[in-house]
Amino acid sequence: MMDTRKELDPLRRALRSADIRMTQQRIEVYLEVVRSSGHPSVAEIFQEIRKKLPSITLDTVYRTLWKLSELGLISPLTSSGGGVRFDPRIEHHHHFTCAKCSRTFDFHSGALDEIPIPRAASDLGQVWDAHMEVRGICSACSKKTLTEADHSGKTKGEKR
Amino acid sequence: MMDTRKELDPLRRALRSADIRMTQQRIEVYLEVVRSSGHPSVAEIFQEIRKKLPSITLDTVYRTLWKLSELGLISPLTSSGGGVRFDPRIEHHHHFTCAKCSRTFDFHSGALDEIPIPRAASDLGQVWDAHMEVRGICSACSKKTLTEADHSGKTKGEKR
DNA sequence: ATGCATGCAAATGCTTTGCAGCGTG
DNA sequence: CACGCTGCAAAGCATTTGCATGCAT
Repeated sequence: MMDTRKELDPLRRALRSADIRMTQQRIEVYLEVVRSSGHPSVAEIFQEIRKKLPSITLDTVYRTLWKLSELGLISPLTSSGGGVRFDPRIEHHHHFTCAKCSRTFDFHSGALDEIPIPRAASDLGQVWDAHMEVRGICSACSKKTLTEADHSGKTKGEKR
Repeated sequence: MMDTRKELDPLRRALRSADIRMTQQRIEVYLEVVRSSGHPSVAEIFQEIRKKLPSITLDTVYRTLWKLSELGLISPLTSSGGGVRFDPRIEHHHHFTCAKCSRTFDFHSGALDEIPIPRAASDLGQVWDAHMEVRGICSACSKKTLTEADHSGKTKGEKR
């Protein structure tokens, strides 16, 4: 079963150089994450792929996701909040993570993309990529806190 | 029970401004993470605190860690690899995470520390802090791969 | 006093693992 | 044709939740 879509070239290259087989499942998992706009959870990826490949199981999805991560094709997202999420890693982008609701938003910055990798980092190993990770409180949570303060006079946390 | 150690000032300030009580448990969890050198797991934190406060339970440690995260005193680490880990967030430092063994190493860089937060990020919410996240293969894993290649002619993965 | 926070214990998910059969290279 | 990969099912942990009691304010 030979899939020749150009879209699969990065996957093909990575699998070949690691001497790993190219299966239908790996193709679909790869496409699902790479095409995704947000940061899909494992369950979301699983459900979506099932439409194309009904026989696939959750454990295969996990195995595949970690494998693709090891190969550098995708990357697990900054944690917290019920289960891993994955990032397509298609192009340079950075993250803003809310300390209250723990959602992660992407943002772009030409200035950041130009920054060279510090020597201190490359001394630790072979560098594949780098991005900035910003923490704070997202707009939605800021508003919510203010609103609650109006009602009760107190600041309350969210569900996590 | 009033603890007046200066070391606790940041905790005291944060709890007070959020109108949250200062308990023995919160003090110990805070100290344990802030004093830690590496990136302690929840289990490690728990076991350590038990020495000082034998009655504490794991669920309290979890609740406390998330609370301290919401307050910005500590932060959950970039995911992957059996359970959350926490970072003291004491001073500016950056992360190198290995895609194979998923360990995270700290590094410092004056150049990176001086970079201003991009507008694109501050537009998303209130920014507390930022750091660079580098991904790649750590030296140990690089060597391991080479060694295995010598023996078998193949590249093999690690446990995760 | 007045609730918020903790302990306790059980429930809930998320993630992994062992194995036999299937499909890729 | 051999061996890696998947599907299946069950085990293993990490993390959370409901409640009654204790403690900080």
